Amino acid sequence: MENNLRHLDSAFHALADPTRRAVIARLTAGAAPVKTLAEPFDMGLPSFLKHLRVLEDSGLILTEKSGRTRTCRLCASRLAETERWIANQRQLWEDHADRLANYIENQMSGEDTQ
Amino acid sequence: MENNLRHLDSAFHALADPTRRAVIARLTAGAAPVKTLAEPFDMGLPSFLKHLRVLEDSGLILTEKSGRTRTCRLCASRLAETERWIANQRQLWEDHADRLANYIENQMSGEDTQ
DNA sequence: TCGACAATTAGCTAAACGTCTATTTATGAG
DNA sequence: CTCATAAATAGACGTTTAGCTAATTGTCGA
Repeated sequence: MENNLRHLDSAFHALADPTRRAVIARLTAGAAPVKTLAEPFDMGLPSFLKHLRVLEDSGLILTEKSGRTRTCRLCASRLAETERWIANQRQLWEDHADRLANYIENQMSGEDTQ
Repeated sequence: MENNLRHLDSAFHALADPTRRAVIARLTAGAAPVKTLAEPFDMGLPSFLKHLRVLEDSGLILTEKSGRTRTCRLCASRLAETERWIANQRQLWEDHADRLANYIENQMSGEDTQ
């Protein structure tokens, strides 16, 4: 198991911004250069670059510079890792809810026979 | 479909902190009062209460005050909603990757017959 | 070579965040 | 009634964030 704590901190932080989530959503349709990604947003390029940096630091995207353009692509494995943390908590919660339901059911049938 | 944007903003932001994730993890084992939840953390109660407030504002937990104790419990549906956003992006990305693979395969078999 | 263009850096500001201490409110128990 | 306890509020303080403008770097194409 990796040192997930830092990963999760930065991944969740990266996802907590609508601009950055929109970039993720755009990248599901394939890699794109910075300028194309920045186009839809009413924001200066330096500001947008900071968002990209946050995404890259979180590992949710990978970028590669070729010539004067930088191409960005999604890193599905980091996305999956983040999803898995939530899924895991939900599973734990469901297990608990199941045990609780069983316990209550047993208590009630016990009362019937008392 | 609800107004998910604000939800996602605040849910992801809430999850981007190790203390708050630890609270979520603890609550998968069942509801608990504030004092019990705060116990493991090396932090003043007012600071901890701010974390709880962030979690509650995000909808990831629900709280209810009875007498002088406030009981906190997980809200699995909001957790699920957040997970679903990530799962959805991953799905879109996989669909794209599949189409791309098919395209490449078709191109290559086309070249064979040329 | 020179100009246009993609990206980057530097540095400023306002707001939000996470922590603290001190104080206050509300309630349960003796 | 009074006191201990659970929670909450107020407010200060340093750090990080998200945006901006201005200036710079590096590369492509005519």
